[in-house]
Order: sequence, then structure tokens, then C-alpha cells
Amino acid sequence: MTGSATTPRERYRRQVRAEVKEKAWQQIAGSGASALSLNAIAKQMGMSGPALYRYFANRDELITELVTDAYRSLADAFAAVAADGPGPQHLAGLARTLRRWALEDPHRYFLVYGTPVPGYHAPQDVTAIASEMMSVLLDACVAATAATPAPSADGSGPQALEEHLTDHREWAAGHPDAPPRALRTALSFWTRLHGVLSLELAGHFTGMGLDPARLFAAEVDALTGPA
Amino acid sequence: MTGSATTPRERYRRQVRAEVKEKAWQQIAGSGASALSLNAIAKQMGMSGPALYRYFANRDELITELVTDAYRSLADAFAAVAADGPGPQHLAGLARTLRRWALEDPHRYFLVYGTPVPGYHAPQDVTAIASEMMSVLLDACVAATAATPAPSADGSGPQALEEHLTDHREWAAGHPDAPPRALRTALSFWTRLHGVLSLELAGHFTGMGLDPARLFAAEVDALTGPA
DNA sequence: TGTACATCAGTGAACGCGCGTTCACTGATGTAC
DNA sequence: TGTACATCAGTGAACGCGCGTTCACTGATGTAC
Repeated sequence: MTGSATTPRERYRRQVRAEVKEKAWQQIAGSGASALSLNAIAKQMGMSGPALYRYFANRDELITELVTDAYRSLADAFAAVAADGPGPQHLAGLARTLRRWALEDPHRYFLVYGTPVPGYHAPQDVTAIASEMMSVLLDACVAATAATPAPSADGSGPQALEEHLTDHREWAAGHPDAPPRALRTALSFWTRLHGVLSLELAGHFTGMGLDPARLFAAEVDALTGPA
Repeated sequence: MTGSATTPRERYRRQVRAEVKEKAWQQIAGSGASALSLNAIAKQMGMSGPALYRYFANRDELITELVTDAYRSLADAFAAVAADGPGPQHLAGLARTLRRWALEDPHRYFLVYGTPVPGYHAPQDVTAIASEMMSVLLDACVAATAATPAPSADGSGPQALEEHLTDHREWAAGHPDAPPRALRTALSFWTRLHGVLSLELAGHFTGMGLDPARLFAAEVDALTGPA
């Protein structure tokens, strides 16, 4: 009766929606997002196909929610690391978290960072969540770079990149005072770890006898400073 | 009549097979490999679906050939760079080649390095081609590391990785004398460039105002030596 | 050069399947008096 | 507490579609004598 109290029906709706998503994730974990089928989910839940339209307008809306939830899940994991109190070792913690999250469900990882799903385009909600994550990452990078010695007289290699990064700081909104080195570290964190991780998840190391965990760890070490 | 001469029929078969693949690539370029449809290809060629079974045993065989051709195409591009005569600048050339090849057809790139196609598993042919490419890359890495100053007294960071790499050299068969630094560079080439490239192709930089070409170039610079 | 035969490309119909989605309807659950 | 009504979850049938694949068949192309 009072506005925000959850009626039994609302609670039931939420419950069923959650179960639909759960089955959807199981399906995705098995064959990837492009194979997601509403009818198959319904059958698995012991109800008939059209029933799902009480809970989701159509297939695209389901996928949209799954994508958003995936982003949310990773962002929360990142936030949890940040909540452990500040410190330069947070970068390594974020890396560990990223890998654990990815291995937990590879297809979920690819849903976020992989080939875009054929007929589908992501909503804007995710960009907000993505920048939320970027913010946590930047904090960690600022702390990490502050802890390691100053750039010394680097070659002009990274310098050109840092100029470009400081010229386009839109993506680092909320961190107007982050030093160029921190921006560079954040970006490398993202691209390099994604590089090792996605190759691992796609199985590209299996035939080579290499240990993905070590390759990943090596990139993390290179990131947190070669000292 | 003489054994290896191509009869008109054989030539025709080859021609049609090639056209089928061409249409297949067009379809993949549009919607990715999981959306590949034999019937759609046939229709596009002005013939009826079952006709394609004269040329390919089934859908999987078609995909297998496409994957193999994709590997072949990249390997040839790499070989062409190597044929330009030896030199330490070859690493940069290979990087440029990789990016050009990827941008030429992003879905082809993902067919090779991206999420594995749902119900499909790659044949062994590709591992041979992959190691062919790795061989070219290793040559370039050996040349590049020989040209830059010795490791100096590095921290123990890269050292742990190099130990692991030298302990498992199966993937570097044919290069038993490549120094650990070269192995490390080859691996970083692969994982780091894939990291930037795949994020670029998936459109993850578009909203950020960053220039993917510069990010890529920065990684290449870091690879070829920070000097 | 001409005829008889074999090879093979391509067609059209068909099978069985699963998909997303709509629609009219039943039956249970909640609400108002 | 009991009755009348509204809400809403879920069903079953149906629509139209496209898929991979098989099969019996036609007609053109090549081969052998």
C-alpha cells in the first residue's frame, strides 16, 4: 500500500525475472550470447515460450539487461577492491580481480569485451558503469605511480603517448589532476591485460605449453613498475 | 590427360568454390561468422541451396576453409615483410602489417583471434600456419633485440617470465638459439598488440576520444625498445 | 567426325527443426466494498 | 467475512521465417570408340 513497499506480486516478478536471467547465463556460458534462445530458456524453466513476454519485451531487452548486469558485476568487484583501503598494491588487486572474474565465466567476459553481438548495440547505461570502473582504476594508478620513483629521463617513447592522453582526457573525467604516467598506466592495464586474458580465454595458449597465469602475472608486474 | 594438368571442369570447380568463399566473406564481414548461412550464399550467387553441396560437404567444412584461408592470408602478409631483407626494423613492419590486415576485415581478425565459433573447433592445419607466423616473428625479434643494448641489470620482473619461457620452448621450435629476451618480445608483440587491436575493432575506444592508431604505435614503440 | 555412354552441375520438392513473436483465452491472485 | 470485480501469469495454437541437409531427377559437358 505505501509507495515503495514490495507487493507479493512484485516480489514474484523479480524472482522469475532473476531465474530467467540465470538460465540465460547458463545458456551463454555454454554456447555464447549469439545462441541465446527465449524458447529454450522457457522450456528449461518448465513453461511455454510466450510466457517470457510477461517479463521481457523481447530478446534484445533480455540481452541488454545481461550486458548491463555483466558490467555491473565487474564494477562491483572493482569497487570491493577499492574498499579495502587505499594503497599502491591496489593495482595488482584489480588485476587479480579482473582475471578471476573473467575465468569465472569466459563468455560473460566476451559479452563485455569481445566481438559485438551481431544485430545488437549496447545501451548507454554501460558507459556510465564503464567510467565508474575507470575511475577506480585511475585511483589505483595514481597511487601506484606515486609510490614508484619519478619517470627519470625516459626516452621520448612513452612521452608522445602521454601527450596524446593528456590532450584527450574526456575518458578520465573526475580525475583532472591525475599525472600523465597514471593515465598511461590505466590504459596499459586495460589493453595489455585484455590482450593476455582474451587469448587465454579463447584457448590460444593451450597448444603452446605456456602457463597463462604466469604470462598474466608478468604483464601485471611490468605495469606496477619494473622495480 | 597428363596427371597434374587442370581440366576445364576442375578449373570451373575452383572458380565456383572461390566465389562461394568470396560471398561467405562478404556475409561474415557484415554479421560475423556465426551468422554464416549456406542458403543465403547460394541465393546471392543466383543458385539454389543444395547446389553448394557439390562444392562443400557441409557448413563446417566451409568454415574450416575460411579459417584456414584467413590464417594463410596473414601468414603470407608476414612472409612478405620478412622477404624485404633482414633488419631490426622488421618488428615494426610486422606490427604495421598486422594492424592493416586486421582493419581490412575485422570479422576475419576475430575469426582467427576472437571468441571461438560456438559449435566449431579448428583443424590442425592452422597450428602449422600459426607456427609459421611465429617463426617469422621470432626472426624479427632476434634481430631487434640484437640491435638494442643488452638487458642491463633489469629488475627480476621480466626475468621470472623469461625463465618460464625458456623452460617451455616447444612453441619456439626451430629457434633453439633465440635468446630469452627475443622470446619475451615475441610473446608481448602478440598479446599486447592483440589487446589494443581487438579493443579497437570491438569499438571500445570510440566513446573515449582516443586515437587507436597512436595507442597501437605506442605499444609498438615500447616493444622495439624504449630507446 | 559422329555416335553411345558416363560424369557431374544444378534444380525443386521435401523433411524436421527451432526461432521470435502475436493473439485469444483460462484460471489464479489480489482488491474494493 | 463474503461477494463482485479487476489484474495479471501462463497456455496453446498459429504465423512466417530461415536454417542445414537428403533425394530423385534433368540436362549439359566431357570421354571413348
